[in-house]
Amino acid sequence: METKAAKAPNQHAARQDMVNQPVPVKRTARELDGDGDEEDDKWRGGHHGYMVVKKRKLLQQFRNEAKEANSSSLFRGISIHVNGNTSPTAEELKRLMMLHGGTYHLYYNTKKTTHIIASNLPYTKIVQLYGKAVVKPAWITESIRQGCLLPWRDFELYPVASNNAPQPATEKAGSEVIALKAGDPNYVNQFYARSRLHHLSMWKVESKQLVQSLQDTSDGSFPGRERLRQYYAQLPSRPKEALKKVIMHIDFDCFFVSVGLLSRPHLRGKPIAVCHGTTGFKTKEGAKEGQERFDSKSEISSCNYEARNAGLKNGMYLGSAKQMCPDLVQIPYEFEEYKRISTVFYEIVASYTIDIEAISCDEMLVDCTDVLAASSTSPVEFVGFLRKEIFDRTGCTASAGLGKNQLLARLATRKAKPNGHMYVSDPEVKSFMNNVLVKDLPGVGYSAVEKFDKLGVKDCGELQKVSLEKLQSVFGPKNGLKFFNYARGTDDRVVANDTVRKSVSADVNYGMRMTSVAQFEAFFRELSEEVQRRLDTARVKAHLITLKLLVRHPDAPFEPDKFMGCGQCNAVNKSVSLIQPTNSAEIIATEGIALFKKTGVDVKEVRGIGVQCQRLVQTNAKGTEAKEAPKDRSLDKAKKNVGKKVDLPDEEPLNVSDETADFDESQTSLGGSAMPVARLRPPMSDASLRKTSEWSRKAVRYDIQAEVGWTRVYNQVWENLQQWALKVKAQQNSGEPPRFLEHTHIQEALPADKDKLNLVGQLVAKDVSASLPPRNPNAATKEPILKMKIESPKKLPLKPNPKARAKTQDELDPVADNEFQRMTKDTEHKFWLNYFAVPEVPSITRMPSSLHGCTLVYLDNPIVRRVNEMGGKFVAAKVTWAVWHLNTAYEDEWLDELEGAYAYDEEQSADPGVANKRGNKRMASPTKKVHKQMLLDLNPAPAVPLPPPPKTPEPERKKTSMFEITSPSQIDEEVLMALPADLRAEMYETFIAQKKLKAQDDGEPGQSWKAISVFPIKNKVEAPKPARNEPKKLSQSSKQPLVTDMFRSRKYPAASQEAPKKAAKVVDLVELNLVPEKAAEVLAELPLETIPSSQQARIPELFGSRSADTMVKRIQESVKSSRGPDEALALQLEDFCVVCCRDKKISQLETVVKRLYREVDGLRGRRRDVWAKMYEKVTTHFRLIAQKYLKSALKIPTLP
DNA sequence: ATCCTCCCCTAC
DNA sequence: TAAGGTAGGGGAGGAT
Ligand SMILES: Nc1ccn([C@H]2C[C@H](O)[C@@H](COP(=O)(O)OP(=O)(O)OP(=O)(O)O)O2)c(=O)n1
Ligand SMILES: [Mg+2]
Repeated sequence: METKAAKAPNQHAARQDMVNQPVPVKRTARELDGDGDEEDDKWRGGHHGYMVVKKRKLLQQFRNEAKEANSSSLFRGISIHVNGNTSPTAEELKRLMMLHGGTYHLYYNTKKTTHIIASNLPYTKIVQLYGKAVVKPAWITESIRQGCLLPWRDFELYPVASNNAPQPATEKAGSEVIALKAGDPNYVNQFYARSRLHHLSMWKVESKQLVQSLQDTSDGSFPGRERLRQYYAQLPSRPKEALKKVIMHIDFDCFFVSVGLLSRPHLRGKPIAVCHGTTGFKTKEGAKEGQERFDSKSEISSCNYEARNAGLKNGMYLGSAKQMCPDLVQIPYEFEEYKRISTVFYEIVASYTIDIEAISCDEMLVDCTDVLAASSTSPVEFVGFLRKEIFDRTGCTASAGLGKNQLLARLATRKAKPNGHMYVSDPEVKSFMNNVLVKDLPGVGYSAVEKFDKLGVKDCGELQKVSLEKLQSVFGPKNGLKFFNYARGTDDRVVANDTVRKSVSADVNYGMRMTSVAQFEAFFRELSEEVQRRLDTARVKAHLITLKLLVRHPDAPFEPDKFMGCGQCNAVNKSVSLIQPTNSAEIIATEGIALFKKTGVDVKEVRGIGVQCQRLVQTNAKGTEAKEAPKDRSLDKAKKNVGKKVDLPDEEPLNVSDETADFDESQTSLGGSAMPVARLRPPMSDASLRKTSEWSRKAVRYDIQAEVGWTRVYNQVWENLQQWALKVKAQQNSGEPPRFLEHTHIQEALPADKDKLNLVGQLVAKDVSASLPPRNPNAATKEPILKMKIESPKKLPLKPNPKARAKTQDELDPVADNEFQRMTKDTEHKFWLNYFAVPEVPSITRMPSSLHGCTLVYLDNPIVRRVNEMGGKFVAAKVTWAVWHLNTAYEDEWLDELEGAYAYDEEQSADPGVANKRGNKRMASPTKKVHKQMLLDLNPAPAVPLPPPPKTPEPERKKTSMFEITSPSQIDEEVLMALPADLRAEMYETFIAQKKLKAQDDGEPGQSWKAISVFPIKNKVEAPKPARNEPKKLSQSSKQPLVTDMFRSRKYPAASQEAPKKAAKVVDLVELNLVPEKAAEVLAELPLETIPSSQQARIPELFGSRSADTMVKRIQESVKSSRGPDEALALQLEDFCVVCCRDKKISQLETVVKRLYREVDGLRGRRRDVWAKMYEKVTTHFRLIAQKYLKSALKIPTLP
């Protein structure tokens, strides 16, 4: 019957099994042993364990009740589960089942429940229960009435053939489909239960574990070896082979199909494919006419060799497979059976040797050297014997390849298939390899094939002619070498099964259609629980949690061709580092959800969600294993440096107290006792701190306070230095020869005014707990708060004057001498290229790590020197960064430096983005060159005339939309379609251009927006879809774009003519993220505008309050309170506008303005008047700001 | 030179 | 309809 599966009368042939023998179709050995669920549930953990117990209890209860009833055996062997309201009621049906020998399941059990009784099902359930026996209650009542078991097919609720299940045609039903995917409380498990790739991955791990345990428990006896030896010993004399290394690769032929055929022997010889979608052979419309259907996007997991003859491949879509092979017979998955056969397979091989590396459920590598020696057999003899045993015991054929290494073994297997084996002996290697195609080499996939094509290399013979250098330049050092060796049949990998797990993850990239954040959260909790189970199974906890999102590619259609598939996507990943490793679903969920909110991704656009756990530590039951600490960061180095200045006693630092306690002066080195205050950093075990970043933040605060203490020490050192210098002067005056030949720097270093000697730490201490000032309190004064000049020690270090007399005992002053040496030591300019600043602005730079923890006096590094040489004014320095003013007079020189710093090999850096196998392009990663351009862009081009600002008169806008486009997906489809095509195209382009720009702009080191990459879909046989939209430039249509003018400005806004020449680059503000107080101080020093937007997000203390979200909240609060509009809010709004305009974050501004508009518009009476006035004022300012920064008019609606 | 982080690629 | 998961190798580019 299966041959005709595709034809109309038997279209659900695959369900025939079910007709005669409802679920469960097959009893596996495990099931027969007992409760088939048990193992799963043990594995799944507590909650499920509970469910099992509960299910069993209910069953027991049911049986007890049944005993009492007056029973018939009408429903023997039938187990029902009632879904939803029925008539008669579930209770009544239960009673009827009891009476007539059936079983009633309160919970649906996939394996044991044979029929589901329902009168009505939501669409979601229909999809879930697709292919299951869903029957109307009348089946029960009628059967009882007629006294015999009627065929349940006659009572099927939604017979597949007639296709009369409710279709989600209406919008309402459509929303139910969406709810299914995200909202179904069991979606994760539902999905995994059906996912072949999930099973494959799990089985791989389990196979590895099986091998591991076989290795661990092996007593060195191998029953198979003896049989093998005896079998061949009785044969007539055979040529003896020299002992040498032999590796075998063995792999079942079309595994899933072979297993599937065990119970379908009549199908042998026909083209078969294993895949989902039992009714995928007909279109809905075509069902009646019995037309073939060729557009199924169900993936073929495995197809047999008959099917492969027609050109089919594993992984192909069913639809296209049917086109190539119309006779294809489709059989369903039988996951448990695959697993069972796999285990037998491993056990068989393990009876010969345990030198096994598990590759997958149907595939392994075996080092045969020992078996062959022990059994005195040749490779071919062994493999023949083994393959026969495998076939005898599993009923499936496996093919094998043997050779002196893994590569040859693998390649030989491919040649040997199906149902064969092949041994590549050493002399044959050369000729064997010459004919191997490069695409057949392991590790060569879509991308490598592209590269080989470019090289014009097809087979290994040609590959051998390519030089190692060339290969390495194309594939990288390791892969280049690998392919170089592979071409010659060389491979030095050894068979090894044991590896340490480095990550644990769970992804679902199918069926994700969510409409609310709540749905996301619900789903993510489920996923987190799954991950917890996996972590627990692996006995690990993780320090690093990563949220992996697939977001619909802006160019991709909302719904891809593949039903509920993810389509083309961008990958967005974000991670948190946790101080304590965790396995808690709760924590993972909380952090993951927080990460999701941080990404700002629209839930509706999410097509895939994953959680990955890394930096694992073992949680051995036995183990009080030393746990791996989170990564040491610069702070710890800073602390080390601090410790170096003055020897810290070994005891704990003094004055360990709470965070806010003031620094105790009496404890400082020179004020009171010998040592400065230092507080313990918060212990990593502090339960109130979860994220590493939180800990760092706190630790830095402590460090700063410690540094305040150190300041005193340094001051004293400085005093000493002065004294020492004075002595030198006195000495000079006395006519004695100077101690050093060069000493002018000492004289200049003597500050006329000791007050100038100040340290950031002192300032910071004042404000440690003060909140951020909303505006710069020092904005009026141009003077830096701190000034210090340190003369460059020139190029040459000081040389001791040989003529100088030795120091007297009195003059010996080790501390001062040390510091003097330190200050005058010549240092190479080796950090220079990495750290730079742009003229005329206070600039912040990160100090080399060697200087972390050092305070001002010690900043004798090339950067500081350079700054001073250039006439810059040193402003301040703190743990890891420094601030200074630079002089524009040196602009050219600075630019040269920049050029030099970024001299870059054009050839190499050209990264136009790489097309992946789906025809998508990934963005070129921002290179140094791009970075440099960004920097140069910051420098205002001298007299390049700006384009005249566009005319301001607003065209009449329709409807309530104030800012027309934020995303094409947000536009009402109808409205969109009503627009002229070219206008639509233009809008789309603009939007995409903006997106891309934003994606580049937002590059945060360490954060995932940096790379917008296209989700790699595995190599499809199908040709990649034609590129949907070429990245062609905007249509030059003279038509007025619908998009607002704000979107026109793509460039960094040039400063207006009258503004002073100003530009800034914050090279690395990462430390600011850790030091809110510092941020405040820097804010006071730096005009807000000088901090690039790309950095702002990293300083939430500074800019967080200016995020659109916060602004919206403030607006709401303010409007809600009975007070009138306050000045502070207006100022904040203006600041916000400045930042938004400057950073092209117009959509943020849009959000805020929209909210303000709506809030104000919602008011009535006097309050409305007051607020309307404020609205008008603020928006007027907005327009002015936009005019200044964007050179373009901002269209903001006025209140009616 | 060697590390680290964030990806891409590959295999089943 | 359809169930496009998962772990590890390694490259690019930056920091040390
Ligand atoms: N894209 C793929 C590739 C494989 N598999 C599953 C089904 C296969 O039966 C099993 C083993 O994979 P193989 O690569 O070994 O392929 P087969 O065993 O099917 O064929 P053969 O080994 O004969 O080439 O993994 C899958 O689901 N999807
Ligand atoms: Mg196979």
